[in-house]
Amino acid sequence: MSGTHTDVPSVIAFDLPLPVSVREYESCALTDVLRRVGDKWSVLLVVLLGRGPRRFNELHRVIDGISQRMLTRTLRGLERDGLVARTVHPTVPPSVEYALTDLGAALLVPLSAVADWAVDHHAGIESARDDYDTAGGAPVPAPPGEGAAVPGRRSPVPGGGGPEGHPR
Amino acid sequence: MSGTHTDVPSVIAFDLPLPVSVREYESCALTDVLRRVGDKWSVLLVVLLGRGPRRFNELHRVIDGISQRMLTRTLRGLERDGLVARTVHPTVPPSVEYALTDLGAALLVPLSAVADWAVDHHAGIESARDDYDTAGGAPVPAPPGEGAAVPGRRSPVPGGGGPEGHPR
DNA sequence: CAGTATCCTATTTGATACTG
DNA sequence: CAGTATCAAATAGGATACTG
Repeated sequence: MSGTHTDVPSVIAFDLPLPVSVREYESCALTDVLRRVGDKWSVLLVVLLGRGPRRFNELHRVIDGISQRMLTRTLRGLERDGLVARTVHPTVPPSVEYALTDLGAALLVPLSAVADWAVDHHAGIESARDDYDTAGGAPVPAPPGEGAAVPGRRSPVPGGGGPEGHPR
Repeated sequence: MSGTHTDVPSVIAFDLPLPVSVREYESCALTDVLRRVGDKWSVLLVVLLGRGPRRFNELHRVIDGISQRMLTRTLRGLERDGLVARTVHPTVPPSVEYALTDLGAALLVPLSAVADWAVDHHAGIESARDDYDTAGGAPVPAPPGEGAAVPGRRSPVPGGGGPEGHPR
């Protein structure tokens, strides 16, 4: 474990004012982008459209798990934020094409950084999860029935240097 | 608007298999990381802890808008995923210190890429939003009462090249 | 084809009160 | 101090049926 703070060359590192008010936090650019992209389908659509324009049902077919409702809603959200362009071709029946805008295509770049990090460290995350879960994730709220219910839990801290009074 | 796909040097660009099944999508590393980080408080905590270890109430004070419940839950989630380490000092009253692990500190790097992109393009997103909203965001579902209700909407496509039958 | 409309469930977040 | 427990509200997401 490090514990010591790393120097990150970014907007993130410099002096973010403390305390952080909810107002500024919610109007923060990073927060906003992460929430845009943190929903269930947006990134997948951006990545897919990164390979070229697609029509509505083409996306619907190719994604499989998505509902029509969510496909529409997600595309609308991306369109609203200027990441995707929607073009209606006046044929009958209508044909609607979705494509990334320049803004949307640009988003693929930082997204790629996250993606690369994710594949590199996903195993670490999953094993951390397993450790946490098997070592006793739940606070053991008195399991009903038999005894001996997961004795050890989080940070036993055996070195009992008795009470010294608390700092500050 | 581009429309033509960009070449992104990443895990994202190469052949993601189509159609995408829900299973593989939900077990995807990128998806997983984005959902971890796409919630309301995780990133803020990671960034804050990037500046050094903090105690529970220290974080609570400094964040302001967060409830005790969400602070606990978010920290637990980060701890479970191995991004944050929790250390209990056996004093009385107890003192608990949270710090980024190496994994958590490493996350700051790709996060910075997103943050930088976000501040660079946030204005573009917001103006796109404004355009979309003022140009008529809602489908105008027959506004009750007076007439002349927001005439123009999305992509009028005036060049009416009549029906040509649909492709494919 | 490309949606809308409606209904319903699950998850997330917050507010409040209590505790070792 | 550092939580947990409980309740309530908001939001996200899905299933299904209908439409220009």
